[in-house]
This record gives sequence, structure tokens and C-alpha cells, in this order.
Amino acid sequence: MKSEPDVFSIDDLKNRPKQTEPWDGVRNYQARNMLRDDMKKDDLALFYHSSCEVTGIVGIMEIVKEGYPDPTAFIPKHKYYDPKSKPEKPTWYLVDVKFKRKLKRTIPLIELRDKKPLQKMHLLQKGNRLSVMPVTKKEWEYILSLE
DNA sequence: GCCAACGTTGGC
DNA sequence: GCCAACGTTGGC
Repeated sequence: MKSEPDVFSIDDLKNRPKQTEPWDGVRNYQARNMLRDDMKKDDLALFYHSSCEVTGIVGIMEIVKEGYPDPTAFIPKHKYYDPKSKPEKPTWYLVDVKFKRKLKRTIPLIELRDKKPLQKMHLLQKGNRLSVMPVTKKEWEYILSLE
């Protein structure tokens, strides 16, 4: 799951009173489908910092609440407001995540690109812009072995 | 700041 | 339903 650290970083999550946060503002249908349908309670997720000095994987989170309608889409003044999403028929969904731990180091994107076992990883595909994407078990284990 | 890639919008 | 124009993402 990607986030710009200037907006919301792994440390922001760590410093939340309960170390949890609703992952709001996703406005892409493919990512929405994963938030709504695929991500289950107790699943783990990698936290990725994008659009910053060192882009890469910085930590691990846990899904603590499964997909539910994104409330920010209903608030007219909100930056994530979307008039086509109605409470009775929501367009956008989110999950709640909880901080697990930071990696011992940031694993930079450039480094991941070099790795054979990760060539098929969604994150590394050309033109990929999804802010939420799947990681296979093998990819997960390999990535953590680089820590 | 640039630009490639992709998604969305809207005229026809 | 097509597709050009436009907006956004995100690496560099």
C-alpha cells in the first residue's frame, strides 16, 4: 500500500494513539476492488513510501477492519469528496490498518528492480500506478529477506 | 520540473 | 461506443 510520506508516513501511523488509521482517499476502481473484496482482517500489508527522496518499502501493517464505505467521499468540503458516491450506494471503500513494525531499513525501489525473484511483482511493472496492489507469499518472504 | 503511463471525461 | 483532450500519478 502506497502513501506519500509528506501526506501520511509510516511514522505518522506509528504515532497514532492506537497505531491505526483508516486508509482513505483511494479513488481508483482496481484498488477499490482490492480494498473492498480481497483484503481480510489479520492480513498483512507492506507500507510503501512514494514520491519522496527514497521511494521504497518501509514497514509492515495489519488489516484490522475489512472493507467499508469511505466516509470522506460523502463530505462535500473534503478533498476526497466524490458526489457520485452515495451513502446508500457507495463507490469508494477503505480498510483500517494498524502499525506492526518498521523494517530495519528502507528497501528502495531501485534495489527491488534488480532482483530476479521480484521481476513479476505488480509494483515493478511498467506504468503501474495503483496505490494498493497484491504481493505473493514468495515475494513477501523474499523482500523481507533483504531487510 | 519533466514526462511517460494511465484513467476519466465528454463531444460526436 | 470511439477517441481526443485533459488530469493525475509517481519515478527520476
